[in-house]
Amino acid sequence: MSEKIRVRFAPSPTGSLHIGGARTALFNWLFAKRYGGTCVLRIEDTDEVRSTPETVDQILHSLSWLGLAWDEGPVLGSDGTVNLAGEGPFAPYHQMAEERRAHYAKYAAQLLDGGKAYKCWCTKEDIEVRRVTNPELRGYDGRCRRLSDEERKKNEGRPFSIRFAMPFEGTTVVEDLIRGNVAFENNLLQDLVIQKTSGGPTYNFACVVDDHLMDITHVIRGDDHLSNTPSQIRLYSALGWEPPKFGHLSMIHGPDGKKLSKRHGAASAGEYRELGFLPETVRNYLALLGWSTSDSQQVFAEGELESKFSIEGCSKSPSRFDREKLEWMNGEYLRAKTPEEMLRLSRPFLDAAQIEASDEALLPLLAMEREKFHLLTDVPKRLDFFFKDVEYDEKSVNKVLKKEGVDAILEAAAPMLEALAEWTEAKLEEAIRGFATEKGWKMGQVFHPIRVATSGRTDGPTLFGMLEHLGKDRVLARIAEARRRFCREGQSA
RNA sequence: GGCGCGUUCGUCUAGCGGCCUAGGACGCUGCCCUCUCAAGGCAGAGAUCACGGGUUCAAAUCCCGUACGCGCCA
Repeated sequence: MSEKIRVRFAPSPTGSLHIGGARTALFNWLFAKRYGGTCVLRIEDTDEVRSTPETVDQILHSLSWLGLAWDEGPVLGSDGTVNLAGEGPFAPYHQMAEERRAHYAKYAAQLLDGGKAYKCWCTKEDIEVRRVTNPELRGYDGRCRRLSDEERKKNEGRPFSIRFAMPFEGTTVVEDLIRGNVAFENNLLQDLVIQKTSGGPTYNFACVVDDHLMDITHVIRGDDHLSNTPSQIRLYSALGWEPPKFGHLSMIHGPDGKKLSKRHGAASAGEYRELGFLPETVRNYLALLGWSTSDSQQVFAEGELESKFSIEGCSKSPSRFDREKLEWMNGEYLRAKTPEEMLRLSRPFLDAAQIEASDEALLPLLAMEREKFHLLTDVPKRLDFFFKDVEYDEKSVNKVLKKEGVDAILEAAAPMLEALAEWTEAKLEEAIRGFATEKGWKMGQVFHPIRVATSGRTDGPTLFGMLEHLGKDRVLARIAEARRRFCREGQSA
């Protein structure tokens, strides 16, 4: 195809970027990257949902966090302010803008003049009454389309909407890139309102006008729009325009198979950032929801999604959002990070957990625990006892410290540790193993109590490395504290 | 209600008429490694390919119908 590809992502500014919206944005972006096209971001605020700088700001931030850069559309200034109109040859990129509204009115008038649309004086109430009294009626009965000139004249001056006159015969075929040809009977298409009584355009009309004026070549969107597509195609044709190519993506559902919503936990892309997910994880995971390669590849290196994405790989059936797989994938990406990268990424989460620690202190710990993190929020969770007072986990204490004979082991271990001249991982291992052997205790009998006494938990880093980083003073103090608090038996008051 | 879309392990999916005794991934179970937790390795359970009819020498794959789910319009 010789024409330059232009795709768009057109969210409604109803708040933060929904997971489904993020997926649509991602697929458009991947499509553009794959074929060297241009990405346009357009805010769809026709339905009296005013876009505010705040809502656009949220959407822009989420897209930018996900690493999806748009070539044209509203932009976020370096000072944090939003330029709603946006940058690019077709600005402004939101429909409530005066310049855009003038276009919609112009083309609606053109259709009206050409006899392809007509004025409708029926009110919402009229239509509702007719619907209730005549249950056979499917939608609008088209009565204003059949009005005589005389009757029309009588109505002039009263508020009206403009309806598009759908053909009565034939079929309209949507040649969908993902679902193949889908045919719709024209006589079942409603005479849809293109201009409301208020003078503003309806969604379906504004969408068509904008996509045409912005030279959009491919419309990739959720399949909730598939049923609107034949009507849109009729509009293109009535305006004498070539419609873009369409591709309708299957929807994303929650774990229960119902539409994904707040009930299912985090529903907006931004929330995943706060939960400790990496943008590359969310991108990779979302890509796999509705798209796959023929070898079912799971994890993609940087740049690989862009080079492998294809519209043919898109699936027709809906998918469910699986948080467990998302977490696994995040672990995969986290494990691939260097300690330095981990440090930079986890800083905000350490700060939030009020853990103050120097880079020098953190780096070896991050290296030591590197393969254990699934979320960035796991970093403060796993490292807190290196920087704050130990919080003894009740289960761990009961299981290990309150066992008979443990106090004697800790009592004997303390002076042995105190006497250690060199406090290094290797020396600690040598000394503690030697100590256990000498006393006739099994390794685990000694290791576990020391672990729980010094970290407060049964799971943690490798014991000797942990002790080294904790330092002799803290290790001895914690052993003493643990004995005092949990090992009453065997104590001689 | 009308129209449209969809239906392969619990979940994401591969599959585009013979390579399928249906492959991979998450999760799950067991074993190995091992100072715990992970990670890793290995093994395993798990799908009568929604159901019923056709077409064909041969169907998860093509056609028709039914059911269920979802969407749009009302």
